[in-house]
Amino acid sequence: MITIATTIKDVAKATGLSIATISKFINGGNVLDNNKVLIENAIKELGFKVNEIARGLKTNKTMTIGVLIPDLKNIFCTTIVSNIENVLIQNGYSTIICDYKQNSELEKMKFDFLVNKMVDGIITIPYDGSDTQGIQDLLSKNIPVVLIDRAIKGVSCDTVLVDNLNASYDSVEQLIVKGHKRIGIICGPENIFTAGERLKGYIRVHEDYSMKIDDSLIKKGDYEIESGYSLLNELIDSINPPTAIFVTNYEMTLGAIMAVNERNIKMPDELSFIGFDNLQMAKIVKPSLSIVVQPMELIGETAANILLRRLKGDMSNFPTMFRLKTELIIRDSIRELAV
Amino acid sequence: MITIATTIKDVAKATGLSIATISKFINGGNVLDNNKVLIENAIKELGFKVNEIARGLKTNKTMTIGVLIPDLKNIFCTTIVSNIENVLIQNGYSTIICDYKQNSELEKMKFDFLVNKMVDGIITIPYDGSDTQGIQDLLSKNIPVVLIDRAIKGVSCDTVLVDNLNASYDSVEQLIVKGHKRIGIICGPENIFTAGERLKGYIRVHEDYSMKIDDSLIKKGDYEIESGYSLLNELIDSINPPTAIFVTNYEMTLGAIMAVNERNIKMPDELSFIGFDNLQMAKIVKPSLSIVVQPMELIGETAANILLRRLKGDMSNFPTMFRLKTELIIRDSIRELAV
DNA sequence: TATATAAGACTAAACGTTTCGTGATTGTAG
DNA sequence: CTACAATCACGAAACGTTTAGTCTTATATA
Repeated sequence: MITIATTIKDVAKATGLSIATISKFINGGNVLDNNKVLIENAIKELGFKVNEIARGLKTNKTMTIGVLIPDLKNIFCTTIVSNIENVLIQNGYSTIICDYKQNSELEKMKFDFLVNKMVDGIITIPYDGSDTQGIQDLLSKNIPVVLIDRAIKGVSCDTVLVDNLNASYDSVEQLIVKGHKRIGIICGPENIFTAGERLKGYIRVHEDYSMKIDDSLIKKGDYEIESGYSLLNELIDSINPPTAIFVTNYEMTLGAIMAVNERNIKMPDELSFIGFDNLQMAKIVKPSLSIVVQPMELIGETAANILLRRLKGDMSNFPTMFRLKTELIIRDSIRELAV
Repeated sequence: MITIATTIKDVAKATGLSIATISKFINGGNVLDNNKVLIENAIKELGFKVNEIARGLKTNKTMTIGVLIPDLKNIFCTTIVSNIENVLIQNGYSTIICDYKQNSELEKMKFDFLVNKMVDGIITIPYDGSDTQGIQDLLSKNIPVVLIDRAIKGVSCDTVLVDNLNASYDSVEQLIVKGHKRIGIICGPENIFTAGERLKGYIRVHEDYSMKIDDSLIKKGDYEIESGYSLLNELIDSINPPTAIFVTNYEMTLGAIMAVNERNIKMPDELSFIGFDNLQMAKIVKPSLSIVVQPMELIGETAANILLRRLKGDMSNFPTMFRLKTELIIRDSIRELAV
C-alpha cells in the first residue's frame, strides 16, 4: 500500500499552470478567474492538501503553540487548556499539550522539547519559576511566552493570574465576620507563587482585624490530596484546634474532606470550611461546600488572546499582567458563631 | 532582534567537515573519533539543534501522535491521555492533543486537522463511530489508528476498551445479591458504544436471575452532569421508585449525587447507590460511594504500546482488541435488604 | 609491493513549499 | 498607434535536512 501524497506539483501538472501560481492561489493571491476554477477543481479531484511541514520549513512558522502545564490530571489545568485551545484553533493554530508532572526537571525537558518542535509560542503554568533561562531565551528570539497562574520574578513576560491575595483575604474575612477566632489554613509549598500570595492574604486579614497569628494554625502542604488529608488531621489533633479552616487548592480540599468524613466531623457545627477551585465537587459534598472559584474560562481565553496579539507582532504594553478576580461562593459549610 | 538559527551547515563550516558527515553523526552513524569530538564541540559551541521541520520534510515522519478525545475537562479522558503521553514521549514521540467537545462535526474537523498536521498516528476516543471514513483512509495509507473506550462497527482497527458488560453485570448483581428487587439504571445515550454495553449487562443479569425488567427503571441520559441530576429525580419521583441505583459514568454520578444531597435522601438507608469512574470523588461523598473503577493507566499504556508496535511496522494480530477488566469497589453506599 | 577491502567523507539531489525577480499579456491614456 | 502601467504567470532559488552513490584513504592480504 503506497501513499501517493498529492503535491502542489501535481496540481500544477493537472492544470497546466506553474507551481508558483498554485501556491499563490492557495495563499489567497490573485489569479485569473478561469484559472481559479481550474485549480479549485484539480485540488478537489486530486484531494490535494498543503503539506504543513514543507510550508513550515519555508515560512519558519509551524502554526503550533506549545502548552505546558503541571499535570494533565488536574481539572484546573485542563479546563484552562481547553479554553486556550478553543481560541487558538479558531485562529488557525494547533496546540501541543505537555505536562511535567509537578517535576522541575521534567518541566525543563518538556519546555526544550516544545522549543525543539519549533512552536510559534508557548503558554505555560510554570512550576516554581526556577527555569527562567528557557523563557528568556525564547523571548529574546521574539517567540512569545505567556505565563499563567504564577508570575516569575525577574522575567518580563505577559502573565495571566488571579488575585490570590484578596481571594484568600476575602475568604478568611468571611470566617472572621462569622465570629471565628481560630482559623486554620492549609497552604501550598513555599516555592509556589500562588501559595505565597494566598498565605499573605491570610496574614493580612489577621493584621487588619488585629488578630494574633498562631503559627500552629498555618500548615504547609504540597498541593496534593495526601497532604490535605494529613494536615487537616494535624490541625484537628492539635492542642488548640481551629473552629474554621481554609484550604487553598482543589486537591488538598479533596484530601481534607476525606479526613473530615473519616473522622465524622460535623460540618459546619464542629468545623467551618472553605475550599478551593472545583464547583462540582463543592456541590456533592454534604453539606455543600463554600468555595473560592477561579475564572478558568477567562484565564484561558485571556492567555490565548494576549499570545495571539504577540504573534501578530503587537508588542504594545509588553509585558502585561492580567489580574483576574476570583469569586467566593458561600454555601452551607460555614457556621456563624455566637459572639 | 534577529534569530540566528544555527544549522547543520554552520556546524559543517565550523568543523571543516561536510554536511553529510554532520548529518550522519547526528543520526548515530560512524565518524572518526577525532571528528566526533570536533562535531560535538561545535554543536555545543553553536548551540545547534536539529530542525525537526526540515527533518520531517525529508523523512516523512513528524514523530508526532495525534490524540483526539471527547473532552479535555473530563478527568477520565485526561488521565488516559496523561498515560499515553508518558509512554510516547519515552519513545521520542510528541503528542498533539485535541478535544471535540462531544460534537460529531467538531470531531471530524479535528481529525482532519490532525491528519493535516501529518501526525504519524492517531489515538482517539471516538464519539459515536459515525465517522469511519477518516479512519479508514488513514489506515489504508498505513498510518496507524488506535481506538479507545469505544469500538466502531465495521472498522478494522486496534481497540482498547474495558469489559463494560460485565462491569455493569457485576455491579447490578451485587445489588441483587444484597436483596434489591427494583434497581434503577441511568445509562448513557444509545449511540454511544459503552452505554449500549453497560445497559446490556444490566439486562443480562436480570435475565440470569429471572427478574422482570421494568422499563420505567431504565433512564437514558447524555453522560453529562445535568442528566444525572434530573434522571435521579425522575426515578425517585416515579410511582414505584427503585431501592437501588446504578449510574454508568462519572459526570452523571456527580449529578445524581447532587440530587441525592438536595433531596436529603439518606444513603444507603433510603437508597443504595453504585457510581462510576472517579475514585477520589467516591471518597469525599458521604457515605463513601461504591463505584466501578476503570484501569485508566493501563488503558493509556496499552493504547500507546500497540500504536508504537504498529509504527514500527509490526502488524501482527491486526486488528487486536484489548478488553481490560474493571474493578468494583464496594463501600458504604449499599444497604443489605432483609429478604 | 601490489591488490582487495573496508571505513569514512563527500557531492549532489531530493523532500514540498514560498517568494523574488522577471516576462508576458492586457488595458488605458495620450 | 505608441507608451506605459497594471495584472497575472513563470522560472529558479531557497528553507534545513537525509541519503544514494562516489571518491579517498587506510588497512589487511597475498
